[in-house]
Amino acid sequence: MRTAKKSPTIREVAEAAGVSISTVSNVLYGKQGFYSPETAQRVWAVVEQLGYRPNRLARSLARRRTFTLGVVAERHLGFVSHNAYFGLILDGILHEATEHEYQVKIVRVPADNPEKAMDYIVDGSVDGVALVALFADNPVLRLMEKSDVPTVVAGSIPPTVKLPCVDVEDIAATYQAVRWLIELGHRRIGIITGDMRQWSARRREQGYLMALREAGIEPNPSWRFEGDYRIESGEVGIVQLLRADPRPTAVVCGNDKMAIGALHVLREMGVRVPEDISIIGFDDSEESAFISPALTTFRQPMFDIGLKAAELLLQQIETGTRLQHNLLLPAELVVRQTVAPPPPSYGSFSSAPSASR
Amino acid sequence: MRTAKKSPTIREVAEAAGVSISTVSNVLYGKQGFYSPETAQRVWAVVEQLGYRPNRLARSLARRRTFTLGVVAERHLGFVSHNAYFGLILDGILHEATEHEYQVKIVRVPADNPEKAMDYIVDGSVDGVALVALFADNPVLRLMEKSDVPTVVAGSIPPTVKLPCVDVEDIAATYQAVRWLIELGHRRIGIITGDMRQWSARRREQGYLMALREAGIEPNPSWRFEGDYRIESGEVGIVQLLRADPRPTAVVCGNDKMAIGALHVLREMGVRVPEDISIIGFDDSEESAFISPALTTFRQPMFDIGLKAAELLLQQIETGTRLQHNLLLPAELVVRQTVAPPPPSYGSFSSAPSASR
DNA sequence: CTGAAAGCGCTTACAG
DNA sequence: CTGAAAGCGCTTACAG
Repeated sequence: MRTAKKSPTIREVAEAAGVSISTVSNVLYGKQGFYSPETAQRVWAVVEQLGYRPNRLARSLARRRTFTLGVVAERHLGFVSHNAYFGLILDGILHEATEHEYQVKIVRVPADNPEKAMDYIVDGSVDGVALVALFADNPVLRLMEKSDVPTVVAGSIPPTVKLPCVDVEDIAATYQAVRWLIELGHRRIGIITGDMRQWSARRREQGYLMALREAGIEPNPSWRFEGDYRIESGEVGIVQLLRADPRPTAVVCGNDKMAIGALHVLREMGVRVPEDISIIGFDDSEESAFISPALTTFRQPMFDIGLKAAELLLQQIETGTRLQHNLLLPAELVVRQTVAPPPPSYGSFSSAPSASR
Repeated sequence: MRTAKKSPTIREVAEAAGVSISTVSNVLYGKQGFYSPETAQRVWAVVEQLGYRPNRLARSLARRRTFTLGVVAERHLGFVSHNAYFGLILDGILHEATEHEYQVKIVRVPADNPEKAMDYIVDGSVDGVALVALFADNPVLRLMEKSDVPTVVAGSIPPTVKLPCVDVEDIAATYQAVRWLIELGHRRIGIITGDMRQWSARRREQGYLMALREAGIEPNPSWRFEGDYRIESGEVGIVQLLRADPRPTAVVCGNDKMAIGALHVLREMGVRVPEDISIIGFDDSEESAFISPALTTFRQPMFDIGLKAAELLLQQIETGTRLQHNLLLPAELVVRQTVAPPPPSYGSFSSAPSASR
């Protein structure tokens, strides 16, 4: 057994100060006009002397308010370290929460039992919940949609889920990227997509397709590889794309990891970047600046996403309303060394013959 | 006001099942022999039907046990993203905590008011606390030492603080690194230290000094630069070290960021690595593998540090005892491309003339 | 096997 | 301005 000397309760403070519990409570939280200056003086002195700190649990229980935010994430990911972005989102949330004197509790969703997560959310221990970077099909999304616990999503979300969300405008980003490539003269533009279970991967492809179609370029199935956001899938993906005939002169990657995998393979194979082929990543990860050639990519405002998500959540908690709008923050193109016009041999205006089918 | 339909209480479950509150509580937590099978059946059915979830606050208050761990970190750091390690430590803690059905609350310490952090720790809301990556002089260390809340430190700690801690064995690491350099023939070995407010920086220098002294090499003040763990200080540091005459043939850096800064400058100045000068980092950060030449560095078992720290903490909480031992986990040397024997011109056995003073 | 009662440490009308 | 009392939603001896 722990032999911790029990910390003093409000009751002991009241006794020592010779006042009632109610009065102690009142002076502690400064209800104006509920006590005389002398009483306040006395109470504070005792508080100081006893080192009294109110029990947060009791307080929360009585007030039905915890001033705690829940951050919910998939369990099977190394939550924070797996993806540099989680850390940034979390930091954004922490920042905003701390600013408003809220605390943050982390809840991990077991992959096999999403219901269980609810036991940690709908248990009175948080005033609201931020869902961060869940897969598009995570059941918790639906569960929270039905629940009456204030919720916000930081990151991608299926458009059918009616929950306020803060995300990066990635459709616009890849759209812009592809338009730029087209302006440079590229017509054969390939894509290595991310994990299609994540909505972000789908949307990035969507932007890519939009730009292509708008330019009257038919997407070629043999220039598309479905990756999973990991470095290996970038390696495998680029090998496959290079087998296409004709091969793409530029490839948009769903994230930096895959772009870096592609770059590795390209170097080994002696394909020059950007002279022979252009590569665009997505993330502006730390290493993207350090590899050579340095990767052209998109910087996502992840910290701000966390910040805004927390802001939206706090707003819902404090007004008691359910917000419905989605907030999209722009990604910023970081131009480095992996994009150039297509090699002359591929003549920029020859139409792209459809490969398979 | 939120119009949330109140979630059912244990009381409503009891009424609906036609039993007492005590009985509901007993079946919920499976006290053997405290209820008949039929009663249990009935209670569970009602629980299911009403979607009852026990209120965690009330439960914790009554049991004086929260099954929550506090993770305490400095506020002014971008806690998670500032340093890739925090994320890994946090993941380790999360993993172990989740494994034991504990939750994790994050508490940030305001730089200007460490006492305030205590309001979030000694408030009955956590069963124990993990202090992660605090500066060596952070007052919270002392406050927790005095408090009777179970505590563990993940990361460096001043030796005078009597708190169990889990850390990387960095003395041994830099000692080993320098011994290796000496074996390769280096005699002029410089150092760019980390932020000396962090104990890790001091210890890494300590290992460096040990190896030097053991080999009978007098450390040369002009081969030492006190950095702050940031990339810029690596840049400034290497410039200064190169001004020394004679200049070092190898430099040990307190972390990868500074090593990378040094590498940048070296490339600009046309000093070849490792032919002209050897560089060793510390961290095995993501980018260390991608820069060229790829950085030789140390991999730290940060995830395991978090894991072990949580383990130690849980152990203290559950046995009610205060542990006292320090756990040091080994760092692993990752040999890449930035270390080689010294350039021949510097003849490995000429004694190093002391520079200044 | 079951339930009434006290208690966890606070807050909040309400009466004075 | 102050305090007695009810209540927040649970757990835990204890008596039956």
